[in-house]
Amino acid sequence: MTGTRGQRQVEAYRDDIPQRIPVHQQVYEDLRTRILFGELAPGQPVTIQGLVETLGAGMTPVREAIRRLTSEGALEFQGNRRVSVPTPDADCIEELIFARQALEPELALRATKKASAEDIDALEEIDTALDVAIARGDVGAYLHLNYAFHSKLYAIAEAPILTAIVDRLWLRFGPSLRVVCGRMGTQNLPDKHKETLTALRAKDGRAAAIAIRDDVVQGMEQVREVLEANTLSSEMIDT
Amino acid sequence: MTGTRGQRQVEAYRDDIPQRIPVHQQVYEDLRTRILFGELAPGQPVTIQGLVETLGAGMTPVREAIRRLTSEGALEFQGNRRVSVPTPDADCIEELIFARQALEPELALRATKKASAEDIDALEEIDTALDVAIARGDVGAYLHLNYAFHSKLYAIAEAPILTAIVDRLWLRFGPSLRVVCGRMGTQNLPDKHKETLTALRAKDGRAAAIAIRDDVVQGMEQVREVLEANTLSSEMIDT
DNA sequence: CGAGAAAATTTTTGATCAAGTTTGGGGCAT
DNA sequence: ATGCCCCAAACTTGATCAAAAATTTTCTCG
Repeated sequence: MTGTRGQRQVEAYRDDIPQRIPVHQQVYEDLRTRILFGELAPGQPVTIQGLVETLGAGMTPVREAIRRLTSEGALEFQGNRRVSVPTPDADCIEELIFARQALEPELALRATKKASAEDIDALEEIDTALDVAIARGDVGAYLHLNYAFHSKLYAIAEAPILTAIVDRLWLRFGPSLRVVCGRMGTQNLPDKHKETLTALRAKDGRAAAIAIRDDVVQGMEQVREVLEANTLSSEMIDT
Repeated sequence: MTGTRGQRQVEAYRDDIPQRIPVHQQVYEDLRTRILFGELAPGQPVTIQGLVETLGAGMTPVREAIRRLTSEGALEFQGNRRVSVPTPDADCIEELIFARQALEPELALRATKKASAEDIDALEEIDTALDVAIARGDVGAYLHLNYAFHSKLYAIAEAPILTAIVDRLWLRFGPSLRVVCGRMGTQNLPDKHKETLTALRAKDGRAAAIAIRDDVVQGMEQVREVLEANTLSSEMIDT
């Protein structure tokens, strides 16, 4: 048996063999990150050839990345063969709030059961950096660290299917978060991360679930408000 | 026009313009259907070149379809660049039960608010055909009609994001449903469709939500049982 | 001399690219 | 404003390269 799932037997040289990440994977991750953190604004069109030129990649890998992201709701078909970053409406936000509220407390609950002391330390470190970013008004850092906090919590919970679902939800409201910060700044952003950490240390799953639910609901309500203000103003422009 | 949904202004000729479905979309739908209804057994490997030969399609469209389905959990990476139909374990079933229980009652609730009399008639028609399939022991028809019933309910609810999530969950346990029927036949399959229809007609959202939750939980518990029996027997073989 | 394992070869499959084909949309003329 | 035409972009295919699995060969040891 030549080692069914085994790791190659040659590698004697170094261990810095970069694991050969496929181009389509790189393109996917690059695009995903840009969408998640609002570098591509809602409504912005995304063309295959544009990415081929921008990224210097071939057409097939770009195509695969776009299909994947479309399937995840990060991009959407715009009628005939065009794709763009979607602009969520009020109904979408409604669904997102419900789904996050239904699933993320469970992830917090599971994380409470599995979290090691190191895990919680890592979370606290992220949250500390997050406070610094808020104080400095660094929107980019805030968005990255806020996602990092929740993402780490999902990882601790060890629930791959639920995590996959929730991760895809982030792709849908992520672009709007930057818009929210553009309107409201980083000062008045409420979060329940401190409460979450306290609950995790106390191994109080119920409290962690409630803290995360509050965090989610508060954040999404802000998205809803800003989105309503935006549609209102664009309606006034349209007419 | 062909009545699809598009309303182009030219159409003078006939209505047999087949709407020009791209190959990658056809391959995706074909593969998706096969996985959903267990025509591809769990654990079965799926190769790009195999599909290229089988379906007579080019390489790029097949690739895109596989990426999409992998992203949706219908296929999974098997270590080194290979993909196969995943075999869910007990933890997966646990997550699936939770997610369905958390989301599908809400869809039933929303469907109750929006369902027209025609919608409910369509559901009843599906359920009647479903009873016939069960009586005849027609596993294939049962699987298709059972999915059709739930899928129609999702469509009535008009919640695209929640529907997309739940639809992806079906892709994860769909292959196992055929295994369940293979073990238990179609006779002892409990469902709460009659209760759901009654609640819909009475516009009792709460009752509809409960009926669907019971339906989901009962179905998933059977999957869990059969899966446990399977892993047990395969363990005995392995040793 | 045979059996088993390691190495080398062959073959199958995945990844990427470049070129050809088709289609939708914008611009221009009426 | 309407209709036609051209172009840009999407779709599709086939070829090419690289990597992994399968097979065969060979070597060593009992």
